[in-house]
Amino acid sequence: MARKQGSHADITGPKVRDAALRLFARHGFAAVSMRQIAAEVGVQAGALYLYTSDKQALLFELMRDHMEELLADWQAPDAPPTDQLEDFVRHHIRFHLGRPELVFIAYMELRNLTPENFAVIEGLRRDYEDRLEAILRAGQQSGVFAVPDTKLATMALIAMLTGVTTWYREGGRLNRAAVEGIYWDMVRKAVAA
Amino acid sequence: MARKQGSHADITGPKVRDAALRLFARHGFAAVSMRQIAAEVGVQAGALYLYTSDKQALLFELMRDHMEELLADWQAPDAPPTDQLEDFVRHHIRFHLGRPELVFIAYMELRNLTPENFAVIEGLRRDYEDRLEAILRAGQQSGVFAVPDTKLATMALIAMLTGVTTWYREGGRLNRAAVEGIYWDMVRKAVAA
DNA sequence: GTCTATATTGTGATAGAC
DNA sequence: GTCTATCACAATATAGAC
Repeated sequence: MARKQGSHADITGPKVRDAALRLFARHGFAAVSMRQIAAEVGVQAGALYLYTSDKQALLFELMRDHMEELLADWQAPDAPPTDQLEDFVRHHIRFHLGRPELVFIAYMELRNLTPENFAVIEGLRRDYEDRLEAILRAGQQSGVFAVPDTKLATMALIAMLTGVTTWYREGGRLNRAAVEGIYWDMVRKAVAA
Repeated sequence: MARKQGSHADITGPKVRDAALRLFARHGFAAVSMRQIAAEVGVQAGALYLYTSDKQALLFELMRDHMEELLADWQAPDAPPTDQLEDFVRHHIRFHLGRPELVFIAYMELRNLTPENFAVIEGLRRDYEDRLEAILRAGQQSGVFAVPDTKLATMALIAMLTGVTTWYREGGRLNRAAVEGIYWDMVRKAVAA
């Protein structure tokens, strides 16, 4: 099987992305070289530049696509605040447990973005936080939640929920559904009136 | 004032540590060069090796000292579980808000430790988690807490509390005492029976 | 589309003058 | 104790052959 000839743009492109994702998550953006990515894909370093303009674009596109998928994947249901919150919590855990490497990168590699790219990702993060805060504010106003500061509660809950990716292991003591349920139980009590 | 002569080991040593702390926190361990650290201190790159055996030791000692200080700085008071938990929560927030750069490094740079160094830090982290879990178990047994899974609750609470360093800014809308109080309120409710 | 080769710069670490 | 100079190598990115 020839490896030096023929067109593979539609195959190699995604493979470059995947290799970068895996390596960035494991060793960190700054610690990974283009040569390592190329070796993982099975091409020479120079060939990577057919699929990305540079290393920074590789990181940025990974993070941007991740955040856009997170935002596109969940819309607040037309329901009371408590039900909206449960839906948000369960979706957040499910989504994050499904792509631990992207979650890790999206949080750890913010400081390796150029200022312009950072501003874009920061905006997307803000959009996501605002959705949770809107739920908390609605519940606060209708009296089902007692949250002294909705912004602080938003940050606290997102940190708590996202942290699940740091310890959860597939095939461990608890399955995903059980984890979802336990987290929801803690969140529900924490914000309850 | 001569810069090339004289003994400054007791001054330059800590300055190297401080510069490494600041730069690692801002740009990440892998992205910082020994030359950058030397420039920040005001010496030549070669002179750094009088104060550290290598770059890895710089990172490891920063993290180890931080974790050991965290463990030395708090002992569970002889009190009911609810009071112990409040003491833990308030101390955790106070300690972490006091050294945001070390907290950041201790969490983000785990993967840049050699396997041997990683094992040491991981052990210290485990010791700290065990203290919180012991409180939750005691409260669970005496019936004042209702926690379906003490290990999961431990990880969830630590993630929530440590997350305070990602958004808290000195001189902002809330002062440290107010933040402590709000977090404690959420934790108290989240684990309450 | 991928290769080899290369330009240019930067890296961690060490040796030896002062 | 700090300097300058240097080693040996790795980095990103590009050019041009095939």
